[in-house]
Amino acid sequence: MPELPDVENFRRYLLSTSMRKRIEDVEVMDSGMLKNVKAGEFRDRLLNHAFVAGRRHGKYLFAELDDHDYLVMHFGMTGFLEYREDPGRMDDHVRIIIGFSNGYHLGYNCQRKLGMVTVIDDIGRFVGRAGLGPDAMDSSIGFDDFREMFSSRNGTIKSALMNQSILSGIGNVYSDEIMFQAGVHPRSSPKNIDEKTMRKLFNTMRRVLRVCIRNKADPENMPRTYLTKYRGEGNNCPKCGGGITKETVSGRSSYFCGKHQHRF
DNA sequence: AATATTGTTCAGCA
DNA sequence: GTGCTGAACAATAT
Repeated sequence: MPELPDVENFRRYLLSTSMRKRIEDVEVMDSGMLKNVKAGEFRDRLLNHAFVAGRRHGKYLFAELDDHDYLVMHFGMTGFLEYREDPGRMDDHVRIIIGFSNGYHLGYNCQRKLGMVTVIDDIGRFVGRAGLGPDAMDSSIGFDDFREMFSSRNGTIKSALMNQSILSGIGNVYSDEIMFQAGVHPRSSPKNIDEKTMRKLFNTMRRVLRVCIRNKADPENMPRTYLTKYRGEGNNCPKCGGGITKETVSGRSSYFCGKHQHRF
């Protein structure tokens, strides 16, 4: 479930492990993970270069190379990064291994193969072509922008929050957490949510993402009052003691508290 | 053995 | 074209 907070932690992991080391080997075990680039070209554009920075937009991670190309990674539902000395000890589902001059290796792991990897030379153009809205943590997005983006939407507030072309980075798990903390029912219609509640939703979105990044996006480390710890039917709401309900909302299983999450 | 899971893409529809 | 819904995709656990 790598969403914004998870990918932000991958970015920090990348920065703390893989900067400024010459890439001397690129092994693509599954070329099906590559999008819009053949394995040969992919290798050529990485070999003998080094990563110099890491950026993120929504759920996409960009590892900047010293010639200003970018390695792009999306993690699907089950992807993660792994930095090890011995590539033979990588997880079973490692799909691409990048070997550095210090003898260490960075593995792109993707069990269910729903992620993708490519190389680009312009992040803005990539984001535009992918149809992504601004990053959900973009500090230049204020409440007025948020209200404008959301309040005229049809469908449910949950599907709007998960819509990457409006704001990018929020998926199933964190949309549930944001609505849980803001006291908004996932089936609420954005058009019916009053100004005060929209403001609460906006502030809560920022706070939840920030807190989850700080807690390494690990459910075990989340605060006591976070839903993420109690995703499961029949559990009690850590805020009000109500029952946690599971329903399919906009095609995803959604967990929420029917007692304190108001339906607008 | 059938079902649920997760994010993105794409077909279909208004 | 726009906005939305829901199926499909891969691989696994239950």
